[in-house]
Amino acid sequence: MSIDNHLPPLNRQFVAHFGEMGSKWGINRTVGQIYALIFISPRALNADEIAEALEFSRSNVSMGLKELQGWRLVRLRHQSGDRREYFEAPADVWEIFRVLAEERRRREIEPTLSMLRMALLEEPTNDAERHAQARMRQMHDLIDRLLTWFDDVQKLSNETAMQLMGMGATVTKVLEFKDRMTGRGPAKNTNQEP
Amino acid sequence: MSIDNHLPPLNRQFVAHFGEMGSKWGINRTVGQIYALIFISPRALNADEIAEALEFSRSNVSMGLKELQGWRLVRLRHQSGDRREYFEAPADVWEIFRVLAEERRRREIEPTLSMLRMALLEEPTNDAERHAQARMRQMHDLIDRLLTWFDDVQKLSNETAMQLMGMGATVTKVLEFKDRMTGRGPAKNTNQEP
DNA sequence: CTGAATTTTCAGTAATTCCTGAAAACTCAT
DNA sequence: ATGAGTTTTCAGGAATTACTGAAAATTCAG
Repeated sequence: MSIDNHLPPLNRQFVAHFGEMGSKWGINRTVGQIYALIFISPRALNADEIAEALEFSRSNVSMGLKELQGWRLVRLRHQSGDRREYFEAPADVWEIFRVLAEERRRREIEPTLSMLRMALLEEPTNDAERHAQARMRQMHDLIDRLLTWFDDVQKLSNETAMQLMGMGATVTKVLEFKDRMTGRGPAKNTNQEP
Repeated sequence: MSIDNHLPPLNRQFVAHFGEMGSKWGINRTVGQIYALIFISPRALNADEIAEALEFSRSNVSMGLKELQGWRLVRLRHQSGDRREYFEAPADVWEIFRVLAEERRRREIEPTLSMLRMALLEEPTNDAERHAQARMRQMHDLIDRLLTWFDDVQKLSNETAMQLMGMGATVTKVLEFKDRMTGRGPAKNTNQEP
């Protein structure tokens, strides 16, 4: 049971931690461990290696890898001369973060934003609905602003990293970004309850 | 079963959505619904009102409120002349976001950061450990930088919101922040694998 | 103090989620 | 085409998490 003894202590500890945190992250224990194992591995791993290292059933590993692919956290790679599928995590941790943020946004934020947009189109029929709608508008505008802001930061980060522009343009962008973040920018809807 | 019919449709829909999203957010269905109900309510609610509106058992509501208090998402308020405890959500959605971000950081990020720090102090004894440690260092530095960055944004936001300084100081801060964000700043440890 | 009002605890059950082994499906070299 | 190698599916059981009612604990007015 638990982590296999072929893994050296340091690796074992890391994998175990990801297992424990798994539930808090919204993935389950085994998926967390599979990801951790792949993340610290110096080379791509196949499902059998993972199943053996973690002592999970082969089918559990298969499902876990499916989920990690759904999250775009592991990528499939074929080794020449081997029919098995090998999995690896991107080497660049910033890319990992970016993908994770995108996926969380898509799964955990966008649905709520859609629901709020729908609800804001309704005509309230009494005070309870009127107040509820006002609160929903506040929530909607906050989320909307945070998403825009995050987009800007990402864009800014990319541009800067690419070192493609002079400082002047950057300062302008940074300040636009700051305005939007602090609520002075062209937000879509800031009506308050009447 | 499900949501009570006293709630108007708009409110009902919002509460139901939070219930469904609950699992994705790392809280459970009933806790999500309780929070949603409190969030859109024009006044503080007591546990009995919540239990009746959502048709949960009184004890379930009690546990849910306990959890929401643990997250600092609802605050307790006493109405004069009433012994019961009333709960409300802050009116300012930015404050809600701030608290949520803090709590998630404390619960979902800090433990991993500690684990990584510990692991980085160990002396690797073979190549597998050496490579694992290098990956952990990348992850540690990324998280560390993101946290610093988030702190800066928050500080910046507060300062700006308070409108306490002239533009010059802000630009300086924004640029320092940008440098840190994009990795040119005094980050704590950026060693790569030898 | 007393006891009514209120909240909390907790053991038991219900519901959900996770994991496995066996079988089916797929893939590709021959 | 065949079949060995590999991955996926899925029904059932195991484990975990959520929810309830009853009882205990707490609070406070009188």
